[in-house]
Amino acid sequence: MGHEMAKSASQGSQLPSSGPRFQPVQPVRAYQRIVEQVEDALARGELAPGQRLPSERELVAQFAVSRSTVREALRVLESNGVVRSRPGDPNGPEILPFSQSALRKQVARLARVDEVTLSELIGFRMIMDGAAIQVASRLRTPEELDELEATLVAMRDAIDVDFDAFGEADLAFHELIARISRNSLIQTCNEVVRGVVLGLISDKIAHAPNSRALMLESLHHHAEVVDAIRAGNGHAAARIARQNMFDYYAGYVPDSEQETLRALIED
Amino acid sequence: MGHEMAKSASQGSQLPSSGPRFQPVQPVRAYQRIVEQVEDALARGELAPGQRLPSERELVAQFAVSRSTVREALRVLESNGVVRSRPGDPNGPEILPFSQSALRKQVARLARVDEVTLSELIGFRMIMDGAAIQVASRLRTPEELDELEATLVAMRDAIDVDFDAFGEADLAFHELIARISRNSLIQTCNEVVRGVVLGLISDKIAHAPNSRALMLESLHHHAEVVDAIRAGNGHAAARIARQNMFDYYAGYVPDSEQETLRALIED
DNA sequence: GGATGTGACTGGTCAGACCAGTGGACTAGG
DNA sequence: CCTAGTCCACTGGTCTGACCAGTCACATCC
Repeated sequence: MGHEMAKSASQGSQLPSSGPRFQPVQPVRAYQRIVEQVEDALARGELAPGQRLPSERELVAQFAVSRSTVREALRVLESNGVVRSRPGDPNGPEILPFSQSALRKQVARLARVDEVTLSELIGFRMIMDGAAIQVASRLRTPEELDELEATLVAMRDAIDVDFDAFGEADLAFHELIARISRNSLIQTCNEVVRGVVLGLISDKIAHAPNSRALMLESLHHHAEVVDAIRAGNGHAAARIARQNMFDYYAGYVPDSEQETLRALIED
Repeated sequence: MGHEMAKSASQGSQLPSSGPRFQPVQPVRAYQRIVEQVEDALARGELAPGQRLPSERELVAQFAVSRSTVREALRVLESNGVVRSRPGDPNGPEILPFSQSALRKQVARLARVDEVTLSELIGFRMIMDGAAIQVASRLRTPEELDELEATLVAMRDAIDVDFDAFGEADLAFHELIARISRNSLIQTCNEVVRGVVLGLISDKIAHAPNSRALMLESLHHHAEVVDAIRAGNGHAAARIARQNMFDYYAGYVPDSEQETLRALIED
């Protein structure tokens, strides 16, 4: 049957011109079909986070394939953050809630293959965070302004603890900004890229010399950002945020690329 | 042994306060160790796209595990877009160049689980594309301005072909913008989100009624964007781009969320 | 030289086995 | 009656060995 189809196609009427565009046929592996079925069930809502998949041996029966095939499908689903299997668990593999860890893994891979340089990542954050702050400064409610003030206090307190604490407080600030901008994608994007950046420079950042001065400087900048947001001056707020990001990270990128980043600061 | 460790930990000196923070210990599967080794080799540059991995049976010998384990590792690498194996290929699995398909898959999953709504995706594109255009209007060279003009001509020509052609021309425009902004992450981000959005509304967009009018309107907006870029007015260019994006996609989001999007248009 | 056939080897799948570990049911003790 | 402990069916992780269809390099033949 397949032969006949191929023949009639290649001998068909108007292939040389612009006939129906054929897709390159690629073999579909059995384990892929299993992955599809599970993901489809998840998309249709028949499977929800927290629920369990049948055990591997049960899946073998349902899908009518061997255990190797079922396991390969489960490994793929597991690496995509869809399920998690634990040995001995009689309830079977667990459907996981979404986590951005898989997303972060992909972006980190992007950076590792040198498709994306550190300066591009930082430039992206400057643009991204600036845009988020600009939006946030228009959408923010008075209550959210209070929350922003609160995170400033938390940052000031964290300076006296250690660098990690300050980093967490800083993260909280940016998460709040992303939340105020009413777009969870911005938040996810920021967190993912931030995670990748920190992963890339974590070895150098550990023994930063004058870290306290850096933190104070950063705090000062953040306070200025909040002031500008309070005044409703989104442009100024975004500009200060970009400036801060530049000051904070520029030291980690090669001199030749610093100019490119500096160009992003101005409005 | 495990018991003794647990005991000495729970009876240890200053656990109740803030001792050394322990990580939850999780079993490391053999196939994971293989994935790690391959990815590390890739990160260190010992493995480059285009090169080949040894055959499965050879890997069995090198890693000293069974073929099932090797295959599970290969399936994970394959699903992450790192390698591709073809049956019968005597050269073994191929190391792939980076592709954003895996990234797109993750974002699509984000959208399918309703963690992210269509209006958030579109809002993200409005913010993202606006920011890219703003940056591009400052960094663009005269030659790149010419290229932009050329894409406008291509879009006009595509209108007379069909909707798909126009979509491709539009994509080329946005890719060019992202390239001019000197940040491949913006480009990747835009393409990924664009792909997900189109995937979500492809069923409805197929039979758009007055598609020609829509395309002409869109082309007009794009021309205005280029005009503003030529004049060096980044703000205006970004605003027009957001307006265009809104007009183009707003019809696909629920009325209740349209207002949120409309708020993003203004500067 | 170019078409042709052949065989070593590839990945895809299967069946069956063993092990260490989990957790629910079941039981003995209060 | 409820609790504490034991036990065992069953789980996932790994291994072995096998078969098949397909691919590609090489040798062969015209």
